[in-house]
Amino acid sequence: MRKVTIKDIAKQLNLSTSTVSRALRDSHEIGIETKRKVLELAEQLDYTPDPVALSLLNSHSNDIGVIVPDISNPFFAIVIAGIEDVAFAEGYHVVIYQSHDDYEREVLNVKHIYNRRKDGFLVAVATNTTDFSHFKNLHDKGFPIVFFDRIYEEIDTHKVAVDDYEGAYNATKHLIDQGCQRIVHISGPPHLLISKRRLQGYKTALLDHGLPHHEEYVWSTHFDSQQSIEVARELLKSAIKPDGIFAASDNIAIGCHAAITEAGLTMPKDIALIGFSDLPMAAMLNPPLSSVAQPAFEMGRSAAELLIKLIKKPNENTQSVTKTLKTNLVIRASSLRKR
Amino acid sequence: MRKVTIKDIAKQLNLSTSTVSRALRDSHEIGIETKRKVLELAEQLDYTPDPVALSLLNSHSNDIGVIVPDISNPFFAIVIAGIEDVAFAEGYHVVIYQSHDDYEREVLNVKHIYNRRKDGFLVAVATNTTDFSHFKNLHDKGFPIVFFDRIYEEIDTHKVAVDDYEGAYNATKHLIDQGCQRIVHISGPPHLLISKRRLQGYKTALLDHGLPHHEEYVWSTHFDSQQSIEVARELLKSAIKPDGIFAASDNIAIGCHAAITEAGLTMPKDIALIGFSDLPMAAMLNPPLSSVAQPAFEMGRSAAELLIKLIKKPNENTQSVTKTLKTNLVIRASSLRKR
DNA sequence: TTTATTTACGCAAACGTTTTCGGGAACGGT
DNA sequence: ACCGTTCCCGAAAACGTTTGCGTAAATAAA
Repeated sequence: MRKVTIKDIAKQLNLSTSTVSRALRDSHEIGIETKRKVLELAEQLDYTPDPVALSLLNSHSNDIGVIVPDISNPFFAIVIAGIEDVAFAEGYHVVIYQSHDDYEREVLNVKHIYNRRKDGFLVAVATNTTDFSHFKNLHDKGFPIVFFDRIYEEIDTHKVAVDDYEGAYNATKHLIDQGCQRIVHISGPPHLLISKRRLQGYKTALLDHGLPHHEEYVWSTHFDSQQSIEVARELLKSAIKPDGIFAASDNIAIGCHAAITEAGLTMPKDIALIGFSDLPMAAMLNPPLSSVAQPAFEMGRSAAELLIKLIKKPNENTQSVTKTLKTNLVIRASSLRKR
Repeated sequence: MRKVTIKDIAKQLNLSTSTVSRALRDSHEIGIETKRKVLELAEQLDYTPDPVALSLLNSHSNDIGVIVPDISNPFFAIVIAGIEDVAFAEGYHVVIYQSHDDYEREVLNVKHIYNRRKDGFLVAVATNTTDFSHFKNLHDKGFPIVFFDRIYEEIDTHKVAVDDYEGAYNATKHLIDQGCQRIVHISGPPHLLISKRRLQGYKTALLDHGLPHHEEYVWSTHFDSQQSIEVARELLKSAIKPDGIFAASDNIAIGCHAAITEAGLTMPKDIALIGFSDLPMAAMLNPPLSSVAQPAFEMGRSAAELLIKLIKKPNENTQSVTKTLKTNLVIRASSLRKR
């Protein structure tokens, strides 16, 4: 049972494929009666144009790609939901790629996207990517790319991120307001731009409020709770004895949360804890986790809108825009000492 | 800067495209010297065959699809990781589709998969799908399909699931062993096969151990923590006063966990709680959550292996197999009263 | 009636490959 | 010198679609 093609319709109606094609696209140079017959038969045979043939012909696919490190990270899952929201409405299908934070996989993903004639892609770059030529080459050819969250600044295209600096500043200030004196920051991978900016917000907040900044107060781990619980255990065993922790992500915060509980300490009395992103999970913890909320869904929407604009009119508005979204401090029991 | 094609190579070498094509595939009917020149130039020009053209020609794409309700559910994210693991090794690329538990979206996804000439797909069906003809039609055409987790029994193809009945039985028995008398089951959407089987395991365990089964002890909700926290609040306000809860998923259990804490009750003393799946999150809660572990990664691997077998040799082994994976009871503080 | 214009359709090329068929040249055997 | 192989390679069709161009018939303008 093969798929029905335009040829089948042509044959049955004693027409040429060109006529059928034109009739289906409602061309003015086709007789009204012929059109009717074609449309009718197409309907009856449940004809749908072959997207692969169209791809070959037009060099596009109506697919857009999105590369994220890991879909199991709820933050990215929500961003993708936002992307799908606008892409779907615009008639695009979004194809999800995981880099698993691995450079090689990311390169493979980019090649797949290009070879399969996707119309463009959105990407949050992998942790260990240091060579960006796979992006640069495509961008130089005019291929539409939008960076989000984990952005790379050196390529002149649209970017969407949150104000990491401000979010981190506010989180740290909040901890200071709660009377914390020894505030530790557990950062993500150090070379990531978002890590740097959050670290900077943390440092500046300390200095602005007359607290000293010790290098030993800055720890670092990956963005997942499995690994961060180990780091948190180390931290609690160390001589630092923090009374406040600002974690660079909710997953890291969740690891801290577990380690603190495990150590028999209580939040917020012994340690005030705050995370970053405000994942749905945060409110479910015991005690509920404070966090810097990121508009993840909105980030996805914005990024997709920019990409689609880039695809549809590549020539106008050649100015690339960098959209910075605002964060929102959500205070819950894990950090709230005073009222 | 167009992509380099076989024609470009042919032109530069004064050869026909057929010769170049054959040279690249190392055909024996091409002169050794010609081969060398072609390979060399192809290397130099960084030639890669166009997958779209190949798709059109061969009616396949080396892509396999996977349809899940929601990638933000860590269970599915892990299954997908398992799928990618074997698919990648076999040279397939996996394209992820989300149905968002919506029938219409699922139908659209299936169409996309078929139209784009994917080689086959794996699917965990959407909650509100009651009409399965979009699967049936394709299966009748010989299109490779494998069901996993949320399977549909009426179609004669490979299926991979866990022993839900046994897992539920063991969880319930464990609660009974801990001295629980009023054990409530919070089920997923009732018409889902996995919901039915888990419910059945729960019931049978009660009866086998001389506990009465009350219909009012069975509650139901969606498979996400947002909605289940509401249900759990209702439950705790009701007259039932459960001393044990078996939740049909970890997400549901997490909702219960939050609601129980919120109500000022403690686990496992007031209520012993156990979930299903043993998501990474379970161990991070306070107190840590007991759960029936599912081999999610292995489920993905098995399903992918079966699908690829189906794709590569559609004719041999026409017997469809149903693979049932074993669960594993993981007991943590949320349910452990005795030692 | 002749000429110009419109109407309605078909032919063929193009997108990038693979593959069937065929054929010229060189070579071996008689 | 002739025939049968073997070795290399090219022409063309096929996958499904769109579109520029050509053209016959019908209609309008002269």
